[in-house]
Amino acid sequence: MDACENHSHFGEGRVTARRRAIARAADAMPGAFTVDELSSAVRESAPGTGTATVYRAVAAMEAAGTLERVGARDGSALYVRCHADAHHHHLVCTGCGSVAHAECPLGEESVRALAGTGFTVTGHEITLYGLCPACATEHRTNPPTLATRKD
Amino acid sequence: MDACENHSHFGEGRVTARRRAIARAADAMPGAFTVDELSSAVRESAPGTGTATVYRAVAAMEAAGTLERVGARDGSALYVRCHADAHHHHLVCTGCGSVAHAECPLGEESVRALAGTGFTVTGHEITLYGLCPACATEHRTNPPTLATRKD
DNA sequence: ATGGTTGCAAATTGTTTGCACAGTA
DNA sequence: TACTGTGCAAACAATTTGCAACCAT
Repeated sequence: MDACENHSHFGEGRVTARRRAIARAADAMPGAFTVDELSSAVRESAPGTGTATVYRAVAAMEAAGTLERVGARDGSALYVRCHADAHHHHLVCTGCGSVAHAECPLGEESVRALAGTGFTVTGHEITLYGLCPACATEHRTNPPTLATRKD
Repeated sequence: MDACENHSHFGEGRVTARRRAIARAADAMPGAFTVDELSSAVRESAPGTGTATVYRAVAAMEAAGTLERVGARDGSALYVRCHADAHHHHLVCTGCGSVAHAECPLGEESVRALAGTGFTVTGHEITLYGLCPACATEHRTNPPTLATRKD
């Protein structure tokens, strides 16, 4: 329920009912999700939405920085809803698949240590895996089906 | 030319001429490569090698820890030849696609900083992007076609 | 001899695209 | 009105799989 119900999710693109439904479904996703999962979610509130449309919307949202691709599960790409602004990374719970944002764990010294390789590091990609507070307590009550695969 | 020309690359699996050719081609790859690229390379020394075989061999090598998947380029998975033993990460040159190994840049303090999220971090995945010494010098002589995409 | 490996072709499947139509700005 | 979004179906491409022959062990 951010005040950004208008233009934010898709950047330039137009705002249609479909897209609004897709944006809302993406916001409601508990953790990382595949396009197919998002499609299913969308169809609950907006039946008849075509898969291609969701793919196109996801592409638009990714371009707008509203969505970020975080690896893949099985054969399909995984996305997480996130804010474009700050530099951050993702913490994926291997128990339930929920995703949390994490500050960049790379300190200055860390980066400096890499200088020894001769490479000029221009960017990096980090995904952390672990157990969220809830899952850490239950500790293997539910089978870890989500977001465990890398890619 | 390691002394591990025998069982190492494929773990359990049997050692056949094809597999030996594939293993050698993988070792000869300069950086990250797709299965298709590896297939082409293999066919130069072992013509007639089927694509499916290469896919199967790659799967076996990945399982054996001989190969590691590092993201994807376009629609296909990228792999790098690497040693299973030590914990390390990859530095991908966005200029030429070559890959170097890098020590884990996550210091103790870095990890500790993440504790604030409540998550119990059990693992992580890091890929660094940058320019290798050669490309850093040339600096945009050749178009950056390789390994720039995440996934 | 036994069981994993290989090629080929067919089958899957995630994702993209063409096109005609609808809806937004 | 002009242009973008949408559905549907066809097109694509990477990867997988079935099967019969083959080859390490």
